[in-house]
Amino acid sequence: MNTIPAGTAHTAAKVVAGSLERRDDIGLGELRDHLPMTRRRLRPGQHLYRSGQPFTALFLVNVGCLKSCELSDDGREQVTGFRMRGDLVGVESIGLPGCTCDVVALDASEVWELPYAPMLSACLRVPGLQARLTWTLAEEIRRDRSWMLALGTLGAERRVASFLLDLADRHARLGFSASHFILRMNRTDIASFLALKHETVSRVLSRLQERGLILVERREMRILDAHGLRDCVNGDEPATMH
Amino acid sequence: MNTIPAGTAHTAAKVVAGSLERRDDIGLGELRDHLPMTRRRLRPGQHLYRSGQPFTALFLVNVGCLKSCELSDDGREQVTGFRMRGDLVGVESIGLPGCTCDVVALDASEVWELPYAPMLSACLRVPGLQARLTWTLAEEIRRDRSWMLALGTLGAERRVASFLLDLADRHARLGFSASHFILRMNRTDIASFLALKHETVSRVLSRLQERGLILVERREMRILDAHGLRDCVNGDEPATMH
DNA sequence: CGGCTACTTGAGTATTCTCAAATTGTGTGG
DNA sequence: CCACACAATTTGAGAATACTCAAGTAGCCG
Repeated sequence: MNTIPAGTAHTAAKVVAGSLERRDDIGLGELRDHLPMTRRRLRPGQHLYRSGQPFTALFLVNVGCLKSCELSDDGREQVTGFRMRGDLVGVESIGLPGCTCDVVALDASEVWELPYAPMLSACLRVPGLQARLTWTLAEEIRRDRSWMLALGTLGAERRVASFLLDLADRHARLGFSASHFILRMNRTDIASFLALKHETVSRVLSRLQERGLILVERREMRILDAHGLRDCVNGDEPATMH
Repeated sequence: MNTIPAGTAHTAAKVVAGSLERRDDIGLGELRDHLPMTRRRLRPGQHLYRSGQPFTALFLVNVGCLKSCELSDDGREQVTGFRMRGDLVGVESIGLPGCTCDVVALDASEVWELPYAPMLSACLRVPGLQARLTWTLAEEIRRDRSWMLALGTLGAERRVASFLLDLADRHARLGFSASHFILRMNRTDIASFLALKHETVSRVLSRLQERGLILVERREMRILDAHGLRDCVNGDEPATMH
């Protein structure tokens, strides 16, 4: 009944490998030949690491989906991103003794652990690796800045539309359908990421559905009119029917 | 009349140099010995670079204050940060052909231009430089994430209070007074950075002043009660007088 | 002294949040 | 397999917050 590719992602392996290696001399996936990499599996809800734990490694997501949550001393909490296959997790803790955020699996997931100290020295031996790591960090900064722009300039509806298009795009890059996928995160996580409340997210999704832009039922999402969603992000009024 | 250290920052040079070099084997300031560095001066309002210009170099701020602005294709604009002495500017464009944002001097400023290609190869020769660069990028990510947390979880008043404390802290690290300084940016820039409107920022500042937490007149800022501001950020109600 | 921009303040509006309730799906134990 | 508890989601109504529009003030520069 459910034709959506599940977490295993076997069919997408080639596409993903291509995108991982397209940029620069070496892909992070090739590190196997230069580093001791261990595989780690996570159940849904399980923490990859918690704030305060010693920082020793980066993680390359192979399968599944994880969220990273920023935490403040006074108990506030904010989802800062969702990580999928090909994403490097843990960069925010580089150079610190301990991790600065929580990372939690939303799905059955699998990551490769890349011990950081060996990785740094490998950068000196392996040509292109250093540039690749630096590029990945810069890319992370660009992603964060891009969301700061969205959160600072868009209202609730446009934020959600933007989020859906981003998800669709990332799914497409991984070789999955951009128009039909399963949301791995609940409404509260989406809301936190978008700096909204879960009720607002729910209402916006209902409204987008009423307009025929999407079809959503719980976690199952269909993008019916990506162009219309893009218009929505750009602030164009939906054409009035008559 | 004005006893605040101005842009020249001569008195703080030693302190700053210390903080620049404290972390890791080499400070970015020592790059002079390994790279062709050229100095560049900027007048207030002048662009260091614009979105779309070819990316060739990073910049180390020596004097003054700059803002970076993220831009979207449809004309939206968001200040993503303010950069002061010791900050590395341009990291968001690493690995791309062109710059992805605008950087504008708010003040008479001076930066050192670090050509990126020579810098990358210097990373292979100069021990510790690579780790230092990576650390700086990670620090940038942490700064962004920290603001994402603030913007996502705090109301207008607490955001502004948080912003003022951050400014005070950065001033202190540079050897300036944490309790008395000049805001280099106008209300609109502060508002954009905090995802608010300038009227809201203005109102909040007035309110904080009424409560005796700050004393503000245009760009001149005095922090009268840093502890009270901290309480404000943490959501504690101000003690009711009777 | 204009003319300008930056800033402040007020009043009414719009959006989002809060609180509450109803619904639905899920997993567990009987 | 069913009953139940529980978590996630949806929806409504009213409240709170921040925004928009507007007016007025104040410093700055030529």
